[in-house]
Amino acid sequence: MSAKAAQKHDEQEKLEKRCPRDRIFDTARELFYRQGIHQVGVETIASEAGTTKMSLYRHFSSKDELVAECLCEDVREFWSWWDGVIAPHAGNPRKQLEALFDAFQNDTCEDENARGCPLANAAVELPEPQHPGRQVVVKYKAEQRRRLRELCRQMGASKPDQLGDALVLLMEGSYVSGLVFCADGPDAAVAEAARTLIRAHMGEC
Amino acid sequence: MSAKAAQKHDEQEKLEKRCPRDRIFDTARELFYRQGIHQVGVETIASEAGTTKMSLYRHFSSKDELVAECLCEDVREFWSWWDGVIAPHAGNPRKQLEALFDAFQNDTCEDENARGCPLANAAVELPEPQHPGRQVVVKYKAEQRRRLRELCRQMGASKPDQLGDALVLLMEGSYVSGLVFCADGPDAAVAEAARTLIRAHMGEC
DNA sequence: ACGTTACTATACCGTTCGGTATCGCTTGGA
DNA sequence: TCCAAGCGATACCGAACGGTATAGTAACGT
Repeated sequence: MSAKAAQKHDEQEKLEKRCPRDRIFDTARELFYRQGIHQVGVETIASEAGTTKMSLYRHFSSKDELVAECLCEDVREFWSWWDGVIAPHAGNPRKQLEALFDAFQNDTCEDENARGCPLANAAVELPEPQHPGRQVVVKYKAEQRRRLRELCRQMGASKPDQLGDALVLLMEGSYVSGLVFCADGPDAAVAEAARTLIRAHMGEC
Repeated sequence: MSAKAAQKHDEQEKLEKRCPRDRIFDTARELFYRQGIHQVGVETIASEAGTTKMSLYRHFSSKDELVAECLCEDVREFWSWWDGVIAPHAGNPRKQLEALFDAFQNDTCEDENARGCPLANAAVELPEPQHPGRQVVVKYKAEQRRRLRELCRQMGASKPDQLGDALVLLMEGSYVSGLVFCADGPDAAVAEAARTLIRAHMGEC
């Protein structure tokens, strides 16, 4: 199933002659995520994208910049997913939270091809504070925390910041768990754990 | 304070003439954790340990083997900490769990020098399933899950496996959170979140 | 027909990587 | 006294790294 999907994606990539820049960009994102940032060389990216290193450097000033742009796209994609999930429950923050964790468990945790959160993985691989990619990660994680806390506040939770932070930990932990465990990992418990915490902070039992 | 402690450690390392193997080992552990496995070369490890590459390869057959042995030591250290924390509350699994998360928050989350969990970080950096280091990580994470679930079972929790898994996620998430946030990160909520989940699974409110 | 632009291809740069070979020194046990 | 093991120093290996230079070509609007 996944091999078939990958093949289909390859065909897509070949058939609808996309410009070298986009092919490089998508290939880089995939390889960085799959194999890690430091394990993938620019030569590999270029050849895997069906082009050469020169074209890569025409569009990206350096590998670090390419990394940062890839991470930016990861962030955009994540918030796009997020907004799509909460949209149907506008005005009902509790349902939005529950939908987020349900969708997260279905879409991310049960995806066997997942290899954790690309942003968190980048935080591991890029310890230097001045790396352009790291700043993308820091900003993203702060925004994620802000949004979860805000939803908890709107929901009227007791100690909304504390609940929001706990939900951050659950989500982050699920990503990491998916890196190590195959199927039936601890991340299968994330949605129910979130519901339990929410109930407790809403004075229910 | 931390600089002072580092200096003291350096002096220790210099004065009590430890054998090259141990110096290499400790230096490698520190550098791998601080800067990441792939960013640290064997040459750097050797010179930082006050010796040469030849001595490194006299004691370790390859860099990958050195990585694996360092991770093994990380595992031993972690379980030693774990056993030390739960020992005072033998026979009281609930207190053991609470003590674990309290100690975890105090010892790990509030340590500004912490850079996440060395084992989880290795899982990010070593995607290849056959890498000797990765197998250490997988075994460790499975054991951590087993122990937490077992404590929940002993405690008499409803759905002990589910609670255990949720606690895994909280702990894992706190580690990652420490990688990105400085002080006052979401990991400050980990102990209270664990208590809340435990209460819910013990039928309390 | 023109020059411009974006592309492929290839060779090259200096550096660093993991790992090895060699040699001379020190040290300690027999 | 002797010898063997462990060690430090250094030079080296082939490969890969990030990044650049150059040259030729296909498609473009004017």
